Amino acid sequence: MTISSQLATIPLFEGLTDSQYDQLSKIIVSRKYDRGQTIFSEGDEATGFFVVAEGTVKIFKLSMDGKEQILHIFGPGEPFAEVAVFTGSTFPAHAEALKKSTFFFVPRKEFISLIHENPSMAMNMMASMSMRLKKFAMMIEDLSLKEVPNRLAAHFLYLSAQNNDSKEFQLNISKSQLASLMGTVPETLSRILSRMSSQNFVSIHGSKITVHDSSGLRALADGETKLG
Amino acid sequence: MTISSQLATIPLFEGLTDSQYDQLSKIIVSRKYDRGQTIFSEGDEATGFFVVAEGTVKIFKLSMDGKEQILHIFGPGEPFAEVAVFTGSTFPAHAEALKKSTFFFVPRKEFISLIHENPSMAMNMMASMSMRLKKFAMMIEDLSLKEVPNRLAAHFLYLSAQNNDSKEFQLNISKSQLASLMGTVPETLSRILSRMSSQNFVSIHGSKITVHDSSGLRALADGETKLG
DNA sequence: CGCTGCGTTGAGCTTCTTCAACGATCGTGG
DNA sequence: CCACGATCGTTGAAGAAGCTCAACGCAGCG
Repeated sequence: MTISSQLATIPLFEGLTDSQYDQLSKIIVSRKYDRGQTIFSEGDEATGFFVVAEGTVKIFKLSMDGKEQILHIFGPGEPFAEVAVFTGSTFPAHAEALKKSTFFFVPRKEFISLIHENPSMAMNMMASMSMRLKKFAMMIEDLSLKEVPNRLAAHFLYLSAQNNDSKEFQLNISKSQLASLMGTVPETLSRILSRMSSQNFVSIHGSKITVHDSSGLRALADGETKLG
Repeated sequence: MTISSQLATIPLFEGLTDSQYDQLSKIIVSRKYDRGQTIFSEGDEATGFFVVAEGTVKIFKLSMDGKEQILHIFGPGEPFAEVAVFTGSTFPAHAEALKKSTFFFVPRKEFISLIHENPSMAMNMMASMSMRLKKFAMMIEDLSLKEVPNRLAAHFLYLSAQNNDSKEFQLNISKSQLASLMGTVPETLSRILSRMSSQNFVSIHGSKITVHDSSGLRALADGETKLG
């Protein structure tokens, strides 16, 4: 598969002309990373942004004493670190490959001039940023106003929705990573999972989650009930 | 002062031609609100976004049992609820005037066509959204990885920087509102303020804050120390 | 086979919230 | 201009939620 044909499947680049795809494929660099490899660290000089071609990446913050808070986990087709294109010149968080992955690197300057020539790409970009703002607002709301079990319930419903509303799905990340995504530590997550399964909301076998009481989860997620 | 001349002072609208200002001033509606008045609620139909002309607005989320988390406080020149222009059609949070205020309402459709004709406005918009993404990322980091005293220290340093690095400044919001902005409750904030002042980091007289030990605050904000 | 990373469990502790009471302050209408 | 009520802010005591530390089982992999 050529780079140019892969680009067409990326929402951010929808609506470009063929010649623009060619142009884009000339300025884009493809980079490969192994599982666990750092893509960039907070504060690093940023000369452009990335798009996931294959694999997954986690974007995260670190506290002084090493605890991490995951901000995003991105998969194929999703751009990351675009913020660095528009504000300042350093990356605002850390990025690490969660598995063997390939990312496209898009240099800042070239991208900006492309935007100027193509309003629909600007619109795509703004739509993508808006969705992230919304997601962040939700995370802030959750962290501040909800407790861990409620956040976890919401996350399970989200994952279920991602999987065609299936009652059964796999966690695509380790439980430690899930803990970090929920803004807590592995021990707390483990205890909550066992409470959830002993109360028959879900059952857990390794990384396979089976939802038994989705309306119960919904009530939890909305903060209407508490996990006893 | 005409609307058109006010528009020129708004960063989002920088770089427009005179005729575009005229055009903009024709589609914009000016609205007045009293202190405490609701501008919109989460879930309301959104047909456009706002820019603060005068006064201040708080954007916030509410939990089931009524606790609020403030996401932003915006003053003159700052746009809000632009997210609604690009995703979905409902407001993702609540907005309320903190004092007697005037806001410009910009209808969605007209604004979008203006963007298409003017790439520099798209760039302005993306710059503004990027800054907010960065701010949100910081809030998430703080909520998840830092304790309230550390967040408060960071906020004081931020306010001090806003005031030409003056050691003395006024809180522009009530302490209850500050508590909500810090993701806590008034009681906790009050206790922390008294600890901070008894340890001579700052002194507090009403809403006037005086910083005595800015390097101490810095260490707190960066999570290097704890408030005893 | 042992090592290393992940997950689980227990115990104790810190931080923050909740509930309740009270004092201060502000704005407003009389 | 004062008095009143309402909101805001402070303080105390008790309790909940989540974190830390430590130990241990288990799996995968060299």
